[in-house]
Amino acid sequence: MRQQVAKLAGVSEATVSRVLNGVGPVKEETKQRVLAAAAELGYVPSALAQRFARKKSGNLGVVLPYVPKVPLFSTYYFSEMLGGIGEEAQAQGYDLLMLFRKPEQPRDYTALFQAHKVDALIILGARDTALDRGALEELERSGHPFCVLNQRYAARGNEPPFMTVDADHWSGSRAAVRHLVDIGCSRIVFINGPAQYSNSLDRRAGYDRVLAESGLELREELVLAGNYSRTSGYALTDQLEALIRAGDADAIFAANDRMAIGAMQGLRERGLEAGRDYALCGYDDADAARMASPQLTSVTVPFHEMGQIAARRLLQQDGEPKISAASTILPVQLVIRESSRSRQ
Amino acid sequence: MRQQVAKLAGVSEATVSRVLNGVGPVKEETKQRVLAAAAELGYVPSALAQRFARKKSGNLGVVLPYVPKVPLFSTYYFSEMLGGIGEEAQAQGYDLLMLFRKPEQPRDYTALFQAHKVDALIILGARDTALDRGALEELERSGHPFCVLNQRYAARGNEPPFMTVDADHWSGSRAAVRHLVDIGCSRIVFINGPAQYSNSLDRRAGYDRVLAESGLELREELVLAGNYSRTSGYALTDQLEALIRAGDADAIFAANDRMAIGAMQGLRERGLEAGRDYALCGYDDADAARMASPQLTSVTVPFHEMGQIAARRLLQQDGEPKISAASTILPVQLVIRESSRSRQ
DNA sequence: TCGTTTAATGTACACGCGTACATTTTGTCA
DNA sequence: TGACAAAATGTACGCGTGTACATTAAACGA
Repeated sequence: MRQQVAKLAGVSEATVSRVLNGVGPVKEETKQRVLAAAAELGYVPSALAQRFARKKSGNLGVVLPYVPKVPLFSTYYFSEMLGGIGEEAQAQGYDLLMLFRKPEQPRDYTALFQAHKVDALIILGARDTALDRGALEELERSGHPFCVLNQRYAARGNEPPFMTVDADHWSGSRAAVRHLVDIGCSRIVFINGPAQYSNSLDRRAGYDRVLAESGLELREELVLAGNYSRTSGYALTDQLEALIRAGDADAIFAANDRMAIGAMQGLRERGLEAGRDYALCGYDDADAARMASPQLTSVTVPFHEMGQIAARRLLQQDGEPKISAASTILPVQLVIRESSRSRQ
Repeated sequence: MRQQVAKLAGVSEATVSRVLNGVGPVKEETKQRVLAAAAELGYVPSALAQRFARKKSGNLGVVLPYVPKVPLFSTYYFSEMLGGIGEEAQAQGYDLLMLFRKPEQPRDYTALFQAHKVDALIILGARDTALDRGALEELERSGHPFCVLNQRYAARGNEPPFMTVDADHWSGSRAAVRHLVDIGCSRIVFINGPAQYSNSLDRRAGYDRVLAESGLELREELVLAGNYSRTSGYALTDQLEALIRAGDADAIFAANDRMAIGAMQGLRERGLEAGRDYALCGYDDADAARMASPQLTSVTVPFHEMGQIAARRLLQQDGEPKISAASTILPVQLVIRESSRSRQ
């Protein structure tokens, strides 16, 4: 096929290759002749052969947790991150390879590189478990480029152990809780997610900090555990109602919107309304926050940019050949809506 | 590398290949020796070279519409479909290649095949526009295997023009509207999405049909136009309120949950509550339906299975070598929740 | 004009696998 | 035991690029 193009253009196959890849000096006239010949014959180079010859897969792998039909995770922020990753990958000429990972069946990430299936890897939904951490450490040891998104791991010495892109959930959490304090709340329930996510720890730290700054007592019975699903928020209805009715709680800060909505629904069934009987703040600012009634005060996380930046750090080859493991932390922003109107 | 394995096992490279691919007759003892050697050396065949030699990319492409940061589409059903596709692809040993398509910048699908980037293609979010239809027709002409998901095109002669997997939205719509009639509603507003989606036409047809069956007059002023976004439902608040307050409407059937929720929010601001002042029914049964208050009556669509079946039809090579363009239509199911409680 | 640098193109081959075909070994039956 | 088929393995090559190196054409300075 390439041979035919070469013949039609009256050049060698090497020149065809040079023209199509824009490498090496080529006379303008020759270039045009080749391009015309390629167009006429409808020649499309085989990506298979190109990648084989270049020894590059041209793929950016994206690992995501996947439990069939059980959307434990908000599909919202995954698709936002994916969008950002995809945008950047496309800009850099890479294709996006999706790799679904079943929870307790850890993939051997290193093999993906050894098989040349991917040139770089972005890992979503990682947790701080022996399994996940072990897989990442092995990957780090192998020296292949990868980036963990929206999750951080304890530093090893001075530096974070892996390349990381995360958002500043500590500040986000502080802003949320401070806002609740500012509108006059002083007994703030915190519904957190599982501790395997650094997200959860960050939010907890922010919560603790604001309480301390505000001279409020940290009461462990106000810290409840969910798993980031709506139902896990809903399941806390009994406790929440009791706290509110007893005057032991006047606000709820949930670690994500889904749990906030679950709690809101449960309390509504008991006659307690967010924004009236208690203030409510979620986190993530998923589309669900705007779908709720009353609309949910929440914290906007730049998931799209996070994906973009992760992809950029992995793929850009100019200037920065060295892969730094340093972590990038993006700012978040509190968005105040009806669920936490002032109490005055 | 393979050479080293061969030497260590005391066989030729061809035998190594045979063992690893399970082809041809191989003595059990030899097989074990080769596997042991491969394991010892940590040999992982290069997928690049394999694919090149086999002239198969091993990729299943998934095209999805993408507008940066503007979730016009519900991310919900895309991720459901993706999950189904990914599950099946993995089972068949294929990788998933994501291909984002900007709205008015149509990709040349045929080139994906010519470049051997994908072995088959699943297309999500296609519309019945000259652009989309043209691209698909060209693809069909090229003879490459592809499947359109959740969208159908007018039949050409007797058969549908492309391989299609869709859900029975006509029946779903009928079930929804009939339910509204059954609970005593007779003036049912229908909020539909853009006509470029066969989804919209199907729902409209079902709506019309039930009205006719029930002896209800079809009034064009009760058929409103949205674009499947929450805000487009919200934007209809004025009209909806007027209709309801005038007694010209006692129920709303929205073509998806997002618009239903938008309308619900708008009407709530005017003091009208779903399930009390009017019955409301959405469509898709996205997680948003359960997040809404009151929870939304909706129609469950088996997005996961749709993706699975599309992938299966494209990838399975046993038995069925012929690619039939016939369309598969999956059943849907009405789910009754609080937003359409009986009016008696 | 000629020598010398530089631009432009051609030639030849490697990349790592799968596999058709040739060859050798094993097994079977008389 | 020998003839023959079947099983097991080895040899050789093609797949379609990219690119190092060799070669030729053009440009340039004296």
